[in-house]
Amino acid sequence: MGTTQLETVPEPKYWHLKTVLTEALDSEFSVGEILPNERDLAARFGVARATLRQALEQLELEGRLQRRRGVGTTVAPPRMGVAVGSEQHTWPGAADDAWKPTDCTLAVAPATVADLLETDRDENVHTVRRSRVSHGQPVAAELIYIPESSVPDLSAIDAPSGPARARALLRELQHLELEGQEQSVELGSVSAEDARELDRLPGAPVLVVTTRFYADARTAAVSVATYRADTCRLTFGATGGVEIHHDPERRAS
Amino acid sequence: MGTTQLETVPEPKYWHLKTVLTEALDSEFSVGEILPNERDLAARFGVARATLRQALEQLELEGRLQRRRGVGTTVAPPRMGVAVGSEQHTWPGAADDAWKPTDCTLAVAPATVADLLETDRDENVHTVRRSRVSHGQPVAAELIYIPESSVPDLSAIDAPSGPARARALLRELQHLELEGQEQSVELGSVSAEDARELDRLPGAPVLVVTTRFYADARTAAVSVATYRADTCRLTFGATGGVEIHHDPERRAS
DNA sequence: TAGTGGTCTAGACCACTGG
DNA sequence: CAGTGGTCTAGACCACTAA
Repeated sequence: MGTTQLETVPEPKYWHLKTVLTEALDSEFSVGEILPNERDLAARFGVARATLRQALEQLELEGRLQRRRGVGTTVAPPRMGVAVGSEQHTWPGAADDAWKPTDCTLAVAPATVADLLETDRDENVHTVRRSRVSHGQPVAAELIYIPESSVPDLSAIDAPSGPARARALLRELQHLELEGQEQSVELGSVSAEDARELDRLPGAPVLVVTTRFYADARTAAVSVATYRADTCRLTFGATGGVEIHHDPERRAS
Repeated sequence: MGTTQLETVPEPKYWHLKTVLTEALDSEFSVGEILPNERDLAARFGVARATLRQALEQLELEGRLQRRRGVGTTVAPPRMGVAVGSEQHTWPGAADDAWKPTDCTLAVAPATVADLLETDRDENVHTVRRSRVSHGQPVAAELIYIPESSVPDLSAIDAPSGPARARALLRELQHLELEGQEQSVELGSVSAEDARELDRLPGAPVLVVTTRFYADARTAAVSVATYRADTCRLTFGATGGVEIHHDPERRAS
């Protein structure tokens, strides 16, 4: 009757808010700029703070915003491209400065990893912990699981743990001939443990990259790497070649 | 004084809830089973519904739960592995039954895509729309952008749009020699348009796979594929070989 | 200490699904 | 139609950061 608008589906407020904010970010804000605080923003748009937050959460998920408790909300830079797969497959730790081994232990792996390794679920495996920094920011935390059978010559190493032993373990891996690797990417949320290392709160979204390394006609190692989903764009293939460089939106005053 | 617990960091309720629910899912529920509704669950745990929902949201993000409005919350099956990159790079549409072309148009591409294609931002490009189904479920929606210069021999095709023309366009692509491709994966939220196709509400998390196809020493096409993050695990490399098959948790009564 | 984002509550109403 | 999840409100308090 009186309605000229069909409005088949009334758009949720937070969704409309997100659209408005996205346009504002593209046109009126530049990278690093701080937004008004949530209470002010909510008042300005005439919504409850929780509703405003729902919009901000989505924008953070999309890598447009960065929020830090006690500080504020800032406009995020475009996601950085991070190479995780290359044409010429290599073992972790091979002349690869992006990663820094931090520690290693000998313990039972999670059941899912044990299945990939085709080892018994209660069998001890070496676990190397590494972290990756890019552009001065921590971007990933990784655990590499290596069955004892993959590195038989470990007698010369004394230290039971620590970065030195971690490096030695990875060095041992290089002796095996890598026959292939297989990777998968899925969405996850960061564990309390990795959260500190990635400088995020527990539960933040991450991209989990699982890599299976083949050598000697079996699975010689498995790596589970956890990348910050807000700041990273994982790149595969054609490393060294031309880089995909996104430019999410060119306008910026 | 009276406190024996140090409790350096009081764990948020929703985080603890998530842990409890995860354990319950592993031990007391089987795939497909429906959970009690949110109001009952919240009451049972003595928290507000919003808090309970925060935990459920995370579990859905991790692919453990599936929620449908008007129906209920069910235990999700393990994520399915979906191949998105292969050793032998091929053009889209090559003897590849996983995708179904649905439509195509000739229009200007988004600025970010135009940059990848190295075309002018106001230049018209062919846009082919495809959707991918796996195990009876829609898993991805894709847009393939093809500059007119990549498919010069399109005179024989009559239809200005529709699946037939889409297939013809992809067929034309096969004539070019593919020199390489480059992919990236990042987190996004599903557009209102793709949401219908993927059977999710707008804003649901998705994995966005951007592929750049090289031929003739330039970028001959760009594809932007949107995969459901809740149900998919993207696999790269070694297709046809042994499959990584996750088994998130073996126990199930 | 003042100000920020993060958590939490106890309601309310809406949109959708199925019988 | 009853029951489900999705949206929204108007508060409150907490944890953290920086001045």
